[in-house]
Amino acid sequence: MSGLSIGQVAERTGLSTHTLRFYEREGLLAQPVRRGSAGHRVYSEDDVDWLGVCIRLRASGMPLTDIRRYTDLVRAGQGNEAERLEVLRRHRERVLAQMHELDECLKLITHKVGVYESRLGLRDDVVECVQ
Amino acid sequence: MSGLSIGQVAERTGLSTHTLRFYEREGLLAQPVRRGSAGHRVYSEDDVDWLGVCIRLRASGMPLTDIRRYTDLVRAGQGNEAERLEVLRRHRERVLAQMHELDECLKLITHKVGVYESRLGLRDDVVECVQ
DNA sequence: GTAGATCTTAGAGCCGACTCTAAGTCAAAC
DNA sequence: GTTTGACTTAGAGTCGGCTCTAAGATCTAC
Repeated sequence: MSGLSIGQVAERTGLSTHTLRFYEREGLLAQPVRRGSAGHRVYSEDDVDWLGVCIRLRASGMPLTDIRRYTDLVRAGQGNEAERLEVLRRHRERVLAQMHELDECLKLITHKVGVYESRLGLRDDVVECVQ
Repeated sequence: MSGLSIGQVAERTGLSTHTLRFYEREGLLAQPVRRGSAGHRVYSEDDVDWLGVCIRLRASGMPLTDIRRYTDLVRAGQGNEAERLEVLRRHRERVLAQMHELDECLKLITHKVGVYESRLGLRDDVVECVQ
């Protein structure tokens, strides 16, 4: 129905128009974007939804090549569900590993924050720390 | 005591010797690395510990410039604890935001994994999904 | 009908973080 | 005493992911 211009989609997604065109060139869109009167891109709600998925995948560290691979599978249609599942599972593992790493980092930082708060008298308890 | 060669430190930290020299040039080391007989780097345990911190900070997405800034503060010695605290707190916020983002992503992926497992008959319950 | 905004393309440029190359030094092993 | 291999330097190259430029077409409002 609606039909959004690239500018509107940029607004909604937070991606720049440059990046939207770039993602399209990179084959990240599940369907080819419709074109309007003057060859201008006309995005559907589905396009925007799909971009939302891509943005989430990117934000969680999936490289563009992997997103393209997944997109290709989706575009190819039924019959490759096992492959899609494989891609998703692999990424889920990476995300979990990343979360674990972040958790470790958070511990370290929180410890150091505590140390400096103590040193600055922002805390009552005093902890010792190497650095 | 010990005194490790760049190769040994590479082995221990998982960083390449190239990267170790690069980090040093970038000012990421709290103390200047000692040099041995032929001008070869001789790392102390403290150096390796500090590198460990840098690696954690990098792994959690802190840019090298920020790590350098923090390192500069540490190297400058006492008196700038408030600034160090500020750097750490800011990074902690970023890490928390990142964890939240990863969590959202994980939900999405887990949902999709569930969908494909259903489609492939790896599950009993069937869920519907747009893509 | 013209000014200004928004779009089109192909392709160049940029940035962060490495990663590698080339040319050379040095110590230890054979 | 020469080969091997780990080291040294400065600086160039690579890669992913944008980000921007230039030149031009088109729509919208006045």
